Amino acid sequence: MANVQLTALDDVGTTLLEAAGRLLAEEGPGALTVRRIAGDAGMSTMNVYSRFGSKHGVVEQLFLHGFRLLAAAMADVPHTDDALADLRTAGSAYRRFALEHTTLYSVMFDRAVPDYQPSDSALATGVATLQQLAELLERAMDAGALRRLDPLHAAAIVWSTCHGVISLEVKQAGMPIQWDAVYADACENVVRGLTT
Amino acid sequence: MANVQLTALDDVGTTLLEAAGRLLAEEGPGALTVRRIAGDAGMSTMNVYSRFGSKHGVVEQLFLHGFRLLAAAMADVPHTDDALADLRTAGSAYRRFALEHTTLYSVMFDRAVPDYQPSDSALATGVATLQQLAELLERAMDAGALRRLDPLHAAAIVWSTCHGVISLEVKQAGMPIQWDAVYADACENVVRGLTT
DNA sequence: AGTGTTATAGAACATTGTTATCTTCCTGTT
DNA sequence: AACAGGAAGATAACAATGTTCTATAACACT
Repeated sequence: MANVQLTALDDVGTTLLEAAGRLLAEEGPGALTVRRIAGDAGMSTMNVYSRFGSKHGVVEQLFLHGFRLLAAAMADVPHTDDALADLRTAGSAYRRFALEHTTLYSVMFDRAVPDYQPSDSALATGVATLQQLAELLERAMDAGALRRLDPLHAAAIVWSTCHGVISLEVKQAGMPIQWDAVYADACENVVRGLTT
Repeated sequence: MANVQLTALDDVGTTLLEAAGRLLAEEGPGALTVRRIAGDAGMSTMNVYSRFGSKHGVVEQLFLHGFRLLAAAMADVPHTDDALADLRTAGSAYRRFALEHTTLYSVMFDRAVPDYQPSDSALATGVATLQQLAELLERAMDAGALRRLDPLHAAAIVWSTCHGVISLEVKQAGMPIQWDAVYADACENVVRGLTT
């Protein structure tokens, strides 16, 4: 458990992670077993333990990978003069990310893998993403587009709203709801709420 | 699997359900094993299968029980002349329910029990609760307090917002966020968004 | 009373995460 | 070149899980 090398992964490690990611995306968290990960990667289960210490170690790497992807998606949002438009673009990007990686998203936010709880450092990565959003909002405040508020507080409001719609959309599928429109309206409510 | 009697439960069934509920509430979904449920109830595992067909059957009963509790909490919200105040009261009641029954709440909305997916009829119960909220909103529209909208659509917006805050609050615990205030602001945003 | 059905307990089975054992191969020294 | 030492990995073993099987006990009905 101590000398598990997490930063620099060799081929074996990346192959395992790719297999785990594919498994999670295509068959869901239930298919994410150590034997299947190793089997799909063409090696024995021991590699999982030598590389990642445990199954949780693999899941944590997926968790972190998810936040890296999300951060990249948010970083891709352009910075124009219209801060509110940028905010809306970020909202769309967030939803696109969630719907393109639904199972990964639920690992990140809904604890979809039983008994896995992100470590403190992994949670810190999540906070960093929240702060990324907070900076976007602070810029909008500086530009006078949003009313002045604690940026982290505002970010929590925005994030919660976006997450709420997506979470229900994904999980309570089959409801007679137009989730596109719900998301758009919910985002609009937030923007309006943060302006006046 | 066929003749599983779910409507009228005998003493054995209720004892099992109580044990399962206690287990879920006090030790979380990870402790919810068939052996522990039966053991805590002082009987053998077979009773779980004769009464509920499977572990999922037990979880589904907890799921339904949760929605009954939630529906009762929502039904307790008084109907005054001030429809908006009623709506805010409902929002507080919803959050109180979620925080008082966090693990049950995550079974209902976050699939906290691995591989459990509510049946169609169980999902219908969830939709019924949503419709309960939709009626509250429609009354507010009739009273002129909210602008006219598809009530189910409006209910989805409200629900998503409330759920989003609670979901992040419960799961990403330890963040430097004042969730009380975030919830209040998010609710206020929704109310404002639905009025103008 | 006796018989057939049901209910229950306890053992057995497949699958999970994890650990231990044993083989294998590579590296470094004489 | 030959051999020891150690690291790596495959296989098997272990504990715990959901589920099923089996045998026994209890009950209902004629």
